[in-house]
Amino acid sequence: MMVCMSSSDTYHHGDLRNALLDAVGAIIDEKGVGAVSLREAARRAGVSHSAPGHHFGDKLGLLTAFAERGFELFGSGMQTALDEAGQGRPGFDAIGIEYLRFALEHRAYFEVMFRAELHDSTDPELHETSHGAFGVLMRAVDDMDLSAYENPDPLHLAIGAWATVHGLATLWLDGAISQFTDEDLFTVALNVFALQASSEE
Amino acid sequence: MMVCMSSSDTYHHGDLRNALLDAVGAIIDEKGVGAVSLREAARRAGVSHSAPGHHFGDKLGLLTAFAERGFELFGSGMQTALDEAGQGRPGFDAIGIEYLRFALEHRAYFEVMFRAELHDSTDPELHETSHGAFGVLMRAVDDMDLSAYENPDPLHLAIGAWATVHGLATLWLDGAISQFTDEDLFTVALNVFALQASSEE
DNA sequence: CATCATAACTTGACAACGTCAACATTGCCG
DNA sequence: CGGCAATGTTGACGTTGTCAAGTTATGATG
Repeated sequence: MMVCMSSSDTYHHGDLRNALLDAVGAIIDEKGVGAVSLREAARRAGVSHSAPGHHFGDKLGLLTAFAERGFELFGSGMQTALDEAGQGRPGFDAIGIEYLRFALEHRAYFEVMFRAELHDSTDPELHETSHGAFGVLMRAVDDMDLSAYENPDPLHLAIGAWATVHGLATLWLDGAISQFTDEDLFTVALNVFALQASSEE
Repeated sequence: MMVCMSSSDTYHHGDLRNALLDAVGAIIDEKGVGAVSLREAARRAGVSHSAPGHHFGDKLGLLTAFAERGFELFGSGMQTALDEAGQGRPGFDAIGIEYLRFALEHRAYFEVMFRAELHDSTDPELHETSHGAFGVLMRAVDDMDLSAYENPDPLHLAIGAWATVHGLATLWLDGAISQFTDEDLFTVALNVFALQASSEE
């Protein structure tokens, strides 16, 4: 009855799932995560208002899929950074910088990935991808020589470093330290890392 | 015409503003920040559905007032912790612990205070109270002897420490490190602080 | 090639929400 | 005591998430 407005005039979209996830990213970039709605995503993908619900179950399902996509990009980016920098302190630093870089560059993913109420943390696929990304960090820490550290608990060291870059990223994204530039954030993070490792040398 | 259902059967509530802010806290504690609505707050305060809008302008105004209340509590708590611990490292550590304690104990305030889209950051009163809280941190750093630090920039040191505790708090609240106890968080934070200051002794 | 189950999508409906305009009540100040 | 500003209420409108029921395409099977 009604002519479909999208690029191809078929009843079936073809790749609606990805189109909707792209739409979510565009909405967040333009109007913030609060403006994400199933109906707006549907509008941008050129489908009816309840097509997204059919694909993802509900709003939380859509955002969960978006977060999962983000964790895949995040994990591979951190792995690449680690590979290029090598083991030890250089790899550790590179992961921290990559973490910040990802948060600043892919704000939309970052927010949905790390905000509890924006996704379903019990989703098994999300759990898998997020765990994989954290594994890169733990591997980098395990590859370090911790013998000279005062408290050489790898988990504690990893969490401490993670918290520092995560805190910098969220504080910046939430506007609390908006006077800082990207470079400032990198500098502060590397300073904290360097101080943490000062007993190493 | 209609009998008011609240404790006192007066048309005027008396202290509706505070009652609504209390309601917001209760809603967040029970069902999360996403469940906050002007109408639900009105229901809990026993007033009509649009009374909150009359007081606070709109939903953002209500949450902004809630955040402001949180920053007052936060600032006075940090000041008290600093006063009790004294100057130097003890005061610095005490502020970090107090920061974590506040986030864990007053989750509702913390979320609204530090999430950009949940309040109006241009609100002058909010700006004032939040700036006051940050001033406590800067005062604690200024009271320290930084001469032995490798990079004795007070602002960078303050932001680094702030980011660490803020990251720990948000990661924990968002469930990313839910296997940790409160004490674990304190330990990690103090470890990072101690390592940062290891060149001091 | 015909058929038909099923996946993919639409349509229509409902309750809840934020917001606004118009109205009602109260306390207070002259 | 009279009116006026503050404080709430009522009703309405458009938007949202979600569900049920209907419609169209796909692809496997015969």
